[in-house]
Amino acid sequence: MVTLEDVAKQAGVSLATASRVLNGSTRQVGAALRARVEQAADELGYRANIAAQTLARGAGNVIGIVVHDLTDPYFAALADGAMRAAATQGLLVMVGTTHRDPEQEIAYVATLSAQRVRAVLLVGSRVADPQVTGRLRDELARYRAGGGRAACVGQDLLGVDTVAPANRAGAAELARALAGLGHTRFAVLAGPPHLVTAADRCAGFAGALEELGLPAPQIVPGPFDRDGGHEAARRVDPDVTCVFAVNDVMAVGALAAYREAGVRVPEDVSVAGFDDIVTLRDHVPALTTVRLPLKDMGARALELALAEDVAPVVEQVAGEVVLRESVRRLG
Amino acid sequence: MVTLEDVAKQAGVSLATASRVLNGSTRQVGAALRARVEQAADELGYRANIAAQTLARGAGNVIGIVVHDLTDPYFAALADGAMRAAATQGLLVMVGTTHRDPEQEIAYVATLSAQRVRAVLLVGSRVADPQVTGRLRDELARYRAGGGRAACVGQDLLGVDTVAPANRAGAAELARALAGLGHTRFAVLAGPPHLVTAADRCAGFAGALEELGLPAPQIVPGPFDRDGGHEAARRVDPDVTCVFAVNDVMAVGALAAYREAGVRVPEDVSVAGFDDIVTLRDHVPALTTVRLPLKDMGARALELALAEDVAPVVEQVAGEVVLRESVRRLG
DNA sequence: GGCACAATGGAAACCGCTTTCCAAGGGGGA
DNA sequence: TCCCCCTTGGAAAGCGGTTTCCATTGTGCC
Repeated sequence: MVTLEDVAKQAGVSLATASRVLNGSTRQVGAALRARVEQAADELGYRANIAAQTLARGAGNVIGIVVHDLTDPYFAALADGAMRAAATQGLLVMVGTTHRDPEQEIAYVATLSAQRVRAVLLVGSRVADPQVTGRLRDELARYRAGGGRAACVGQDLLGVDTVAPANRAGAAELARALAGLGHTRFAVLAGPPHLVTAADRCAGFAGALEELGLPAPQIVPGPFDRDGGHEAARRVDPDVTCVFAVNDVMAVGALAAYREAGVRVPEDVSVAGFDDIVTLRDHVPALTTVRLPLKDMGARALELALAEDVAPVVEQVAGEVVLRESVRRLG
Repeated sequence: MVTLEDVAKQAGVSLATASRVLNGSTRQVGAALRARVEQAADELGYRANIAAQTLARGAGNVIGIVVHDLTDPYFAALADGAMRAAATQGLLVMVGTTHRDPEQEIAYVATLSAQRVRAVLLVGSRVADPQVTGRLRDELARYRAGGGRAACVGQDLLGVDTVAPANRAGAAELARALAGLGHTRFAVLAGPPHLVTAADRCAGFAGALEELGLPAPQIVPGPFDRDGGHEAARRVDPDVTCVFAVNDVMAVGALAAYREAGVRVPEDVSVAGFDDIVTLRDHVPALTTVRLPLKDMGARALELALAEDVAPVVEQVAGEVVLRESVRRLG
């Protein structure tokens, strides 16, 4: 590959001058030389070696994003938001998918840290295991000690800037809205108990029901994805009139399960989700959910990560209950 | 950040030895020193600086993948397939989204090339503009001249390894299948005319109809995304009995448009798509489509890119027509 | 016991670029 | 006209690793 030295030689200038012309610098270079360098670079098809630049400058122009599952619209939206924000700053994005394995998440932080990325974004729920979280914290701390920046979308458990959706509050508000429709027998497709997001939403929902003096909902655990919702829906008690899936993809799975079983939604059972992923608009019946501004959250997380803050800032993001056809008024 | 030199000092060995212990080498290091180095690295929390490694080794462990839109399930599936394949090889992935701007695609190739990524994957349709394609080819050629590898999912227009879905053949077969159901008046939600994938599918479909002696379909151009399908569906002539959207997300948009307009699918109009994106299973009515093994294609493209081939290899991928409820037999 | 050779450790060159530090040239003010 | 300061170009020292090339030591064999 053609190097800066080749360009400098061809232009008959020093390495320093070539560097100043081509790769940005505070220093001025005379018009004549500048033109010669640019022409030489063009003729030779020079492309700066970013690895070398990164090494010399001590900081690169790439950021890392770690998500659980890129094919899940929730993560896709978050990642897209972050990537758009990154693009406006001239940053490249390295994406890692953990496929929901917390160990993978730690490994990615280590790898991204080794890459000396400018910032890493951890997108997605934490797990309840303090041991795992501890190791992740350690890895992050080491990375940040070396000047790295980090932010997280999810729970404020890592000691870094965090965009934290109000999972409990959102779920509670949803519960009140559904109860307001006359429902009393609920089930929660609760996801995995150790997933903090899932647990929070479940707890928020159940807590609100309790405050209203309603019976405790049936808790149906399962995976946090579409198939998890599909499968969990089939374990719901027959007397339940309203099912809350702790995220939209699970709710979509549940809708499918009901459709297959010939159970009508919302006539026979009401269904609600959480997140308001964009693809919901194409599902029938339209799904009641709690809207989260996913793209903005992703973008915001990147901003936070890049900002020069002293102490980690935690930003709460409220969810907004959106009632749609998948729930009906009872009685 | 702690450097290899710190580790070497702490362990009381040379830089060379430390490097050999920690970052892999053909050379053996005695057990005693090896242990000392490992302990030192562990105590200090050493993480190799990949930028430096990349520079010294002349090749990094990152691949680049450029997609049009990561929130589109089609690209998400392809990217996920490629990322899984990359992970098994210990490669990291840098993702760029062009948001369907061909210039962005060229820019990303330049940037990734500057990053000295091991390989770049261009995922998604080419555009018909020979000028743009030419510039992209140039950029790719330069990258490959420097030892970079490249592959493409889409049309074989770039002179690189290509995984090429059989768009024309798939669409043609779909047309025959639909005609076999008794339809004669077709419309094609054709996407943008300059998008080769869209144009090929459209041409394949229309060509098959012509061979069957059926009237030419109504061609309705528009954007290649869900909203494009939604909008295009409303411009379809009333006498059309069967609508082919050149990709699934457009078909999903069309289904939504019909639902909103009170047009029943398939009773009033049949609808078919292309790709068989995984999310289809949750739409009603279930969409007839042409199945493409998206994840495999992504993985395969990565393999091709990494393989040591002399001449670019082009691999055709056949599509399989999948008839589902969204189409009905006529008469 | 002596020698060739394999195994192992270290010094130093190098990867490609940035940036400090100098040197030299040029312009403006006194 | 002289001096000082501001510009501009270049030499060279890193950035943090890898790897070649030696030097040294230990081993097997005659």
